[in-house]
This record gives sequence, structure tokens and C-alpha cells, in this order.
Amino acid sequence: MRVSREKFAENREKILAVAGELFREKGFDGIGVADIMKAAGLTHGGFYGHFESKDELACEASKALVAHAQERWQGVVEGAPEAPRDALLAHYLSHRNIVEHGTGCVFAALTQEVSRYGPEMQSTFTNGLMGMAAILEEITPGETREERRRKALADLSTMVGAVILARALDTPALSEELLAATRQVLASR
Amino acid sequence: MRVSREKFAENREKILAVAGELFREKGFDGIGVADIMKAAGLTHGGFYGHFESKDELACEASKALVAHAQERWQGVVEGAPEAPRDALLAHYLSHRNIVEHGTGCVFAALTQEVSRYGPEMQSTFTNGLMGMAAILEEITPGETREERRRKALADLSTMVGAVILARALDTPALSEELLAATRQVLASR
DNA sequence: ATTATCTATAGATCTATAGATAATGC
DNA sequence: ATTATCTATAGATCTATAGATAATGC
Repeated sequence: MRVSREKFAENREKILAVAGELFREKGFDGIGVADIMKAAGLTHGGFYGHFESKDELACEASKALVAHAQERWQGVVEGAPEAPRDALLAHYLSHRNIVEHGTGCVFAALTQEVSRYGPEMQSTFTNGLMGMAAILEEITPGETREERRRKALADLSTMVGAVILARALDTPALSEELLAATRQVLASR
Repeated sequence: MRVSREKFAENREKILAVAGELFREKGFDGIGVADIMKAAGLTHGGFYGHFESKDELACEASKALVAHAQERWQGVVEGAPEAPRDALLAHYLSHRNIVEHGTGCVFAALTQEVSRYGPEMQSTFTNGLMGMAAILEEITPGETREERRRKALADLSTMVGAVILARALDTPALSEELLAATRQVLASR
């Protein structure tokens, strides 16, 4: 039943990918190691050959998700050099990001659980959030660097907050109204 | 071991109060019935004389928390008739609301878990969020009712988002910077 | 007699480990 | 021979229930 070195590395990536999706869908506490391995097409016991514990998986998966989110934002910004801020707002404040929890924003999915986890997890999310703020600061208008930084931090709060709240609302029309209102208010800032 | 009717009702309120605090601190999935009852000074088995299930407790506790949050906002607004919006921003975007999870904003603590729970929970949070938006709309400047409504929804996203993000940051100075930036940007809107 | 609480436990689920299995790679 | 995976299970924890206990309130 042993697999090649290459396949071993592939399996690890598969576990990380599946965990990234299931954690975002159900939360760190909402999904178990056995179900993650099952979704990855492996058995429960095999997990501990790849990771020391569920906590380590949660940390590694979070790091990958945060890095991926930053790359995606950077890609959106570079893909629309004439109006990067509008492009980012449209990309983030989208119907897709409300409905698809498993592939949506990691911060909108898991931030509330972070403060209850260890310092390593908090560090990962802190670095991630500051990275997102730095991207925003680059494309935010303002007289001084301080003003752009302030706006970037407030805009980040608004964007993540809007997606979290829109996901909790039980009527799609209300979710869309919240998204549209947030897009409009941010665009006019 | 039986207690009086009055004490029975008192015990139920105690369970709800303790649950409201522990759920906000550790999340719905992060605390068990036995620990909640222990914190209330009762035994595990006694729980099921008060509630049918943990889910029912989570729903009832959420309803109470949401109602209480609305009353608090209304109180802050009525307590500062000359500048209600500034008072609300100072009240909500406060150091206390970042540090004290157990007694802080229910939306900043539990909203991300709501979409994974049943429709009754979603309905409770939807009503609560719309109530908060209505309070905000009353004290938000704007030409038309539509514009005030839009601003209220965006401001609500900003406020809740800022507290959630500030709680995840691992450096107090960063949390305070995020709060201050958000306060300043919202005040100048 | 009724009923709120307590003790004890069933049954399910979860993390982690031990030992067996079988394919890789020196 | 080494090692990645699988089977099986230990041990902890969680929700919920059954039956015993003892105080209330008709």
C-alpha cells in the first residue's frame, strides 16, 4: 500500500487543499480529521504520517489559504491597472463570495475562530491581513501615506465585514442589498 | 433537591446568561452543555429539564443576546441626542469590545457560525442585524432615505468587520490602530 | 403526588496511536 | 530494509437519557 515519494508529496498537497476547503465551509471545529482524509481519498490513520496533529494541519492550511488570497488580490489589481480599486471591490463584494464558502475568502470564513486558537494561527492571520491592507493602501487615493493607510484599514474592515454579514442574512435579496450598498458607499469614498 | 418554581425560572435565566457569555467566548461548537451547566452552578443532567437540546439553548441564548444588543445601541443613541452617531462609534469601536469577548458584541463573536446553523438561528441574526441597521439609519446623515439606508448597511459592515479583524490581530498596537483608523474614517463620512 | 435536580451511563464522535500490510528504492 | 498507508482501537469528550432523590405545593 506504500506509494512513491512523489505520490506522497502529492497526497500531502491534496490533504491541504481539501482541508482548506472544508475548514472554510465548516470551521476548524466543524470538521474532523477522518472526514478530511476521506474527502482526500485516504484513510484516517494515514493522516499522522503527514501532519503531527490537527492543529498543525489547521496552521499549515491557513498559511496556504492566506498566501493564496494575497496572490489573488495582487492578480486582480495587476489585471486592471486603470481602475484597480473598483476591480478589487467588484471581485471581493461578489455574489460568488457570499455563496461559495469553501472557495471564498479565508478571512470571511475563519477569522472569528482565530482568536480562540494559538499564537501561530493569530500570527498567520495578522500577517495576512496586513498584506491585504498593504495591497489596498497602494490603490487607495489620499493626500498622505497616513491617510491612505487609514482608509485601507477601514476599507478592509468594511469588505470583510460585509461578506460575513451578507452570509448570515437568511434572504438572498437582503444579502445582495448589503453587498450593493457596501460597493456603492466604498466606491464614492 | 427540587427547587421552587421561582428558583426554577431563575436557574433557566442563569443558564441562558452563562451560555450567552460562554458561546461568545468559545463559539457554539467550542463549549459543551456540561461545562455551561457547571458554570451555572448546576449539574449536566439537569439541563434537559430546561431545554430540549443544545441547539434550542443556542437559539434562545442568541435571541436574548441580539435583543440585548439592540437595547444597548438604542440606549447609547438616546443617551447622546446631540451627537448619537459619534457616541455609537465610540461605544462600539472600543478597546473593551476587542478584549472582552464574553460580554462584547454578539455579531462580532458568532456571525460566522450562523450560516452553518439552522434557519431559526439565521432568522434571529437577520432580524438582529436589520434592527441594528435601522437604528443606524436614524442617526446617519444623507439626502434621501435610500442614501441613509445604504450608508447604514455599509457602516454596520465596517463596524462589525473592524471588531472581528481587530480581535484576530496578535499585536494590541495593531488592533488599536485598526480601531482608530476605522473610527476616523467613519466619522468623516 | 408532583417535579426539579442529581447520579450514572449509553451511544456517538473525535484525536491520536499501535501494529500489520505492501510497495518503493537503495 | 525502509516507509506510506491501512485496519483496528484506545482514550477522551460530547449530547442525551433513565432512574433515583428530595423538596415543593396542592
